[in-house]
Amino acid sequence: MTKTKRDSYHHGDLRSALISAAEEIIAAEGVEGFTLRKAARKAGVSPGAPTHHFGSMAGLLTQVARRSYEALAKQLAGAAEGLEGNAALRALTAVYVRFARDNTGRFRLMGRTDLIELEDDDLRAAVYRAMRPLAAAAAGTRGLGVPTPEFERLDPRLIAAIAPAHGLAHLATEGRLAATMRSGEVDAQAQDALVDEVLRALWP
Amino acid sequence: MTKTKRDSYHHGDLRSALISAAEEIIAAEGVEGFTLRKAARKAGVSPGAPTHHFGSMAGLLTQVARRSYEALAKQLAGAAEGLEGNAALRALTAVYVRFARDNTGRFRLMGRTDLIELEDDDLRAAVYRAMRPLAAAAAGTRGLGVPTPEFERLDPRLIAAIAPAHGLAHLATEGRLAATMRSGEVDAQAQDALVDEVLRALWP
DNA sequence: CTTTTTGTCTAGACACTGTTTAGATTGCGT
DNA sequence: ACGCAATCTAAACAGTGTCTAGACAAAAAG
Repeated sequence: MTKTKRDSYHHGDLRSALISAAEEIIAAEGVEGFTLRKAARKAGVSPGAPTHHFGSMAGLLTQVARRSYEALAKQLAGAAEGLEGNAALRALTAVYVRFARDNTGRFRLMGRTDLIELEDDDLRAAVYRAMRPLAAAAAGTRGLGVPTPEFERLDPRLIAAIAPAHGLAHLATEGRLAATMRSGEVDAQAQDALVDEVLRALWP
Repeated sequence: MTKTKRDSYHHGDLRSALISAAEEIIAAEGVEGFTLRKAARKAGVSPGAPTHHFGSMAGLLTQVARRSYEALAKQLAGAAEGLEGNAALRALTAVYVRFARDNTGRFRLMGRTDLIELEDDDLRAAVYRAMRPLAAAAAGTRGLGVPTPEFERLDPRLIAAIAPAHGLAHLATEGRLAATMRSGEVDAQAQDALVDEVLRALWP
C-alpha cells in the first residue's frame, strides 16, 4: 500500500509515482483490476492528473509494458550464458515461461494490444531488446547472420524459436500447464519439469 | 446491420439474437469494441434485458466463445484427413493460424479469460473437441494412446504440438508474422508461406 | 372462456469508468 | 520580485454493467 501522501500542491514526481502505482495494482489485481482512477487515488492525486503526464490511459500502460519488457530482457539476457544450440533455446524458453507464470499481470498486459500503444518507439525498442537473445540463439543454432529488427520480423527460424515460447507462456498463464493445486495455485516445480519435457521434445 | 425489429412486447428469440448481435459486433469492431448495451441496442431491446438470459456479460460472451471453438473445431476436423505424422501436425497448425488471422475478434475473445466463464462445462467441452485433432495427431505421431481430457492437460507431447500453434496464432493476430501491406492489411499468401517454412523447421 | 401463474422485458437508478474543460496553485528562470 | 510555464484540482460529460420495480404477454389451470 504505497499510498504516496504529499504536503505540497505539486507532487514532485507524479509521473513515476503513477507508473509504480499502476505496476502494484496490476501485480495485485491483474490488468482487469486496473483502473486509471485507482492509480490516481493510490498516488494521492485527482482523476484528471494522469492525463497530463501520459496523454491517456494507454500512455501510462505503455510505460508499464515497456518496463515489463525490460524486466523480461534482463531475465533472458543471462539465461543462455555458456550454452549453445538447442540447449540455449531450451534455457531461454524456460525463462520466458517462468516470467509469464511469475508475472501474470504484466505478461497479460504485454499482450493487450488494445490497452497499449504498440507504435511507441521506446516500447518497440524494449521488445526488440527482449527478443534479442532468442534471435541470437536461433541464429547461432542454425547458422544465420547477426539479427536485426527486420530480420526478426521475417526470418522463419527465429519465429520457430519464438512461437513455442509464446504459446507455452500463454498456456501457463491460463493454467493449462501441469496440475494446479487446490486453491488454484500452480505447482511451479511440476510445471518446470513439464516445460522441460516439452522443450526436449521440440529441440532435442 | 441486423437490427432485429419486433412488433410484440416479447422478442421471441432474444437469446440467440443477442448472441448473433455480439458476434457481429466482435467481427466488425473487435472484442474491445464490444459492449453489452450495444448488443442490446442491436437486438432492439433494453439494456437490462441481456442479464435475464445470460446472468451477466460474461455469460453472453461465454456463448460466443463456445461457438467460436465449435467453428475452430469444424475447421480442424478435416484438416488432417489422409495425413500422418508431422505432415498432419503441420496441416493442423496452418489451419489454426489461419483461423486466428481470419477471425481475429473471435480468437482474441477466446483468450480473454477475464471476459468469459472458463469453468463453463459447455465451453470446456467445446475446447476439448477443438483440440482433439491436434491431440490425435500428436498421439499418432509419437505412439501414444487414445487422448482423453486428462491426457490433454498433462502430456508433454501434446503440449509440444499445441504451443507452437498457439504462439504462431498470437503472433499472427498481433501482426508480427510476415510483412503487412499498406493500410495495415496482411498479405495472407505471404503469411501462409512463412508459416509453412516455420512448420517445416519445427516438424520436418 | 376466464383466471392465474410464469417467463420476458422495460424504466430508471446506481456506482463506476476515461476524458475534457476551466481555473487554482506552485516552482523556476530571468 | 515578477511573470511565465508547468502542474494539479474540481466539476462535468457521456458511457459502461448491473440491480430493483413493475409492466406486459403468453402458457397453464380452472
